[in-house]
Amino acid sequence: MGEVVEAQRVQGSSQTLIQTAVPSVRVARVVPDVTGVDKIFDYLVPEALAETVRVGVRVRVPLHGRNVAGWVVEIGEPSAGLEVKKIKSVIKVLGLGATAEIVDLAVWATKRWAGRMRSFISTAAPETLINNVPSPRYMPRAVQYASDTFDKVRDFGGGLITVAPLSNLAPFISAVACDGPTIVVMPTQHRVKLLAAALRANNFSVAQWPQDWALAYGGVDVVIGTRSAVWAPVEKFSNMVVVDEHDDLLQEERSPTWHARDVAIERSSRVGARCILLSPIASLSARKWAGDRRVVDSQGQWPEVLIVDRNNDEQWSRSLISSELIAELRDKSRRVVCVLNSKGRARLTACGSCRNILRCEKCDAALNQTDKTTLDCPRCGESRPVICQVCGSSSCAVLKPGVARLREELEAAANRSVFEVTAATETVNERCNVFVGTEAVLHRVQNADTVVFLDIDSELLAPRYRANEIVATLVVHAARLVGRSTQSPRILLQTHTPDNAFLIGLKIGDLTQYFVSDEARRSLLKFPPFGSIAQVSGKGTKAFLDSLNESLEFSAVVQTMNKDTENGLIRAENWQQLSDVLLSAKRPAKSRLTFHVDPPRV
DNA sequence: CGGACAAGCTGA
DNA sequence: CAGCTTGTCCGG
Repeated sequence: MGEVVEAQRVQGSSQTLIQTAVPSVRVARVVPDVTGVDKIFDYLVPEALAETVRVGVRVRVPLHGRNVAGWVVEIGEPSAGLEVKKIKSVIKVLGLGATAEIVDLAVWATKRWAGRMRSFISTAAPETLINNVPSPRYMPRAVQYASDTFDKVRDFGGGLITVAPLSNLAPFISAVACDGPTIVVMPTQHRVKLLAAALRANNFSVAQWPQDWALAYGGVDVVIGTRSAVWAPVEKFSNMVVVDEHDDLLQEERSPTWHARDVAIERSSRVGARCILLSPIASLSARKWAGDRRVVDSQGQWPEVLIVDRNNDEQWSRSLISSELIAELRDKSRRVVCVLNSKGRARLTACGSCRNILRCEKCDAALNQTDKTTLDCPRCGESRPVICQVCGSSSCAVLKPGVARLREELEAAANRSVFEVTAATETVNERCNVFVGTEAVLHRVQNADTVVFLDIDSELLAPRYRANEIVATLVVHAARLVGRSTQSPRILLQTHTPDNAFLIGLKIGDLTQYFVSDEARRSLLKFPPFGSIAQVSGKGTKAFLDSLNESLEFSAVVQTMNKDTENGLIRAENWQQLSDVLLSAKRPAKSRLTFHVDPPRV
């Protein structure tokens, strides 16, 4: 083989017309499925595999003395500067992976989120080896489902639909699926199951992603799954629907921090499909993308939202238990869920006699109180009994209560038993009618009449540029939880800032005013989508940011901020500029940098 | 990632 | 300078 290739090269270099007639060497470019190797390698395609080695398939290739699996991302001529006789051959084709369309999309995503090719392709590829897929299962339908809302958004060629938290999705998705193959992306597996069942009952062929990978690849009416379903390699689709677009579960929190909404928008526009975003409180990114292509769905409604002004109630102003909350608790016919995002008994405790904050003796972090007698350090894990490190007193004052402490207070105020729920709780006692817990309580309790956010400020005023979107996610969850209540469903938001435009918007059921102010604020601060941010972490961060600052080329387009030696921020006008910098700037020796581009929390 | 290889360190 | 450790780079 080597000799033949050599002969071709000699001919090729002689300047004759034969040059164009010489058959070129075909190679498969392969991304190895190996951690830490972020490169693309060339391999010869043996004659016997010429038919089966296609873009997207999983192959076995030799790499550095061992055989590894990888994905073909391109078929082409050998890369420049590579000696043909040194190129090794593909060993075998292992199975299906992505499609050419997905590989292209992955190339875009590696730039958009400064990520690795491998992580995107493995999201699209099956977990087990799959060689055969069933034939397409597009179903003929007796009933044609219709929806005015879909008709409108179809006229727009896709767009944003404002829906009530409780509206039934099945009729709408059925109408969409009548128009052509559809991919549906939702935040949680639970809702995926429910919707999949409803669609099957309407006689659609449905593939649940990623369990039904082969079925999806073969072709069905609806592919439905959580965020990774936007990567489903399907031959054709006419509609891509993102449900609950505001939900932060649609974004991967590890690097690369890709967002299903952005992938859906890009992918749909590449193949000429419609992208349809659904949300009761759409994110700014979605609103900006949609522009005037917006439809308000009229079915379903919001529960009553009440703002409880913690400043008014003097007697209780320091407590989280307001008189409005007590009224809810005392009405024994109501099932009440209380949400507070801090675990344990107390997050911040001071000495009862000398008023010093109780701190860790080793690392000086403020200690959490887990039960009546123990203090734990959230930083180094050290624990000690409740004793002040300054004066030795064992009395303490809770400055910021946690869920465990609150449970006791609520029980006293309600005069009925209160069940505590955190992410670690195994079984929820459904016989109880009052619950208190962290965010997890919204997912774990079946239904309720009232949901109370004891301290919505801790979320709303958190130092995150998307704090409002995270609050939106919580409030929509709460609305669903109280949705089936027959006795006036209600959400209580306890706050010190009752004038907050977002809270008022929720109360009056019209967020227009908030949307205007939010857009103005973010565009002023150049937060996404009006700019792009990367969080940089890992060894060499400081040196990397310093070198960007000093470089003539990059300091003009980015602004860098250093929090400490291993953490920093980079801002740019848009993601294209940011990714240019992240991918092309020289990295310091020995550095191990991680980028979180436009992350959910900064 | 994991092996190869180069540069640095030690002890006789 | 052999023999060992440590660090960096490369893989098609």
